[in-house]
Amino acid sequence: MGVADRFLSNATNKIDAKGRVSVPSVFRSVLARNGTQELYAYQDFIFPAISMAGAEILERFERQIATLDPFSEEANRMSLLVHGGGIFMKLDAEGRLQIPDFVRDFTGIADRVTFAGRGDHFQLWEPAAFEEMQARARRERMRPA
Amino acid sequence: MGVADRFLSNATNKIDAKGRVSVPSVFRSVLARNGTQELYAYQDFIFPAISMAGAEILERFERQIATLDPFSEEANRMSLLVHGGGIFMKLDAEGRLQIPDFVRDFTGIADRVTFAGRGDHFQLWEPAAFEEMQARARRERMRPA
DNA sequence: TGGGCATATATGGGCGTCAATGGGATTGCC
DNA sequence: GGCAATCCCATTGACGCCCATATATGCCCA
Repeated sequence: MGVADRFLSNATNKIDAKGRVSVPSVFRSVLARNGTQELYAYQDFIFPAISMAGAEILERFERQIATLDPFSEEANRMSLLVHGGGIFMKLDAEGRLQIPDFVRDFTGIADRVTFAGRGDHFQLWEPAAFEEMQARARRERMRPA
Repeated sequence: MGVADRFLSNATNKIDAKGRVSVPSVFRSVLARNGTQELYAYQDFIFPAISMAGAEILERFERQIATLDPFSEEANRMSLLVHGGGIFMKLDAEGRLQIPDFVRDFTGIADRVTFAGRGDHFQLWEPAAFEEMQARARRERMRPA
């Protein structure tokens, strides 16, 4: 993976009257370079954010689930999140995406979206929540484990 | 690493009307010698300064993250800082870089930037903050821990 | 050693291109 | 038929790319 092939930095864009937001062009470039057509979106396991990536990440999750006892609670929980909580999305010709209600509900996003790079994927945050979480991460970073 | 291959000394340059600053040529020489094309910038973990270096440092961070459980809070916090809070920047033909808003917010930089060498990387400071921090470092240098 | 010239550095600004956004028109679906 | 999603086009502001200029720096030679 080249250096420019990861999702890096963050940017905040406006949701228009029709419920669309532009995905930052830096991120769109990465998607194009990876040949990603369809985006898989799911509720993040840790943060109040929506994570997005190409479909390969879904396959990764499925492999992980496959390593578990299929009748275990763990496997069921995981599948519920990954399959039940995930959705495919695609960009329009201008590189925008529609923000569905479940995204607003889960993240608190209202009229602006912060796109945050996470290396192999990126996330959609409510701007203030992102700020706050980042500040907290900085504070807690060096705590003893 | 030869002696001339590290970032040494400091210099203060002006931000122009378009929000650009020249990177001191001593630093640009080091970058050229190391073959660094793309710069990775992140909010320093200790000081109110932006640290910049080649992409190796990002890879170092990522290796560190990779040692953690990918679903742990620790790993996610770290990635939020390293990926979400970092950015690739590149110099224009004249060796200048654009100062984005997050740099101003984090450092207090307004119209002038102090570039401070730190050996394997360099930093962007608000001039007065740098002075003060350096004075303090000098005072406290030999204090018992 | 000092003056003067050559060059590089820091800075300023024009201009074209692209990204982000807004909005009309058309299509598909309930 | 009405609502919403999609397609298409327009606008504006930011950014990248280019060239210009002044000042500082080093260099050469007397």
